[in-house]
Amino acid sequence: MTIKEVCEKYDITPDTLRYYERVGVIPEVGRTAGGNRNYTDEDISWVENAICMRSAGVPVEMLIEYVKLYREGDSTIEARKNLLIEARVGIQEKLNQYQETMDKLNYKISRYEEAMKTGVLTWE
Amino acid sequence: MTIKEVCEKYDITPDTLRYYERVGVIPEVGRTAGGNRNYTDEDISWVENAICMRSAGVPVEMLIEYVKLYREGDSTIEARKNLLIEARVGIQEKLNQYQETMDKLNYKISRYEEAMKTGVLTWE
DNA sequence: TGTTGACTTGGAGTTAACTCCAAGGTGTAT
DNA sequence: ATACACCTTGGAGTTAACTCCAAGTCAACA
Repeated sequence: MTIKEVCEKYDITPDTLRYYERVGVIPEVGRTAGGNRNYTDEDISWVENAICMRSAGVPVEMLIEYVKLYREGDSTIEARKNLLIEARVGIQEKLNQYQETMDKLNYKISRYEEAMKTGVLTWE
Repeated sequence: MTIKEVCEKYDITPDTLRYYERVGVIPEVGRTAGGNRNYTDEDISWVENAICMRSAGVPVEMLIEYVKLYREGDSTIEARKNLLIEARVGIQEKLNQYQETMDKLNYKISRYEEAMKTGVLTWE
């Protein structure tokens, strides 16, 4: 699969994909005889994973660390698991915070709707 | 309330608080005779709101717009409500995305746990 | 009255995560 | 064989949201 095809599949730019590879968010991708990137199914699953984790705010730094451990082999399984657990803690905290803000926002919006219906402003 | 007290109350730095005021994330805060910031209860509720919204990723730009509309008075009530709804859409999308990533992460971690118990690696 | 510590301002610097660019190579349809 | 779109690299530039700094003011205490 060419870089363009991967980009279209995941709605991402070639620059981002090259950046991910350069810094190590995904392992190195093989090249064609001409030197162009040629993504295998395995490469693509790394890309998919990176996009998923990034979309939940997992830092690039953490993904780099994971790939680094992965390349070191089976001895790093526990370290990798711990990294995933660390990522999970961060995501859970964000989920809680976002939900809390969501609740406040819903309350605020309901007050605006009330004010607009009655024409009476009773706050701030 | 002094800037220091507000900072301690919300675990935030004075620089951030001054930055919020400078760019308009919160309305201007009154000063003492000596020129120091003196936060009223109303100022504090603006600060609290800003921190809450920012912690859910609502862009600074949007908070500035909200404060700007607020200062224009009652004629902007509908616009303000629409801004809040826009913020809510963004937060809901993040919540969905984070939950999806959480599910994938839980699955991944469970596979690691399985691998560590059985000593058998069956993937990647 | 002098020193200490917290405050003020405008402006510059930092960080993460891209995003863009120049100079050049590749590949395929005419 | 020659456009033309697409690819490569290293490196520079951008953006959002802070974060830090210098130079100066102010308040309280020895």
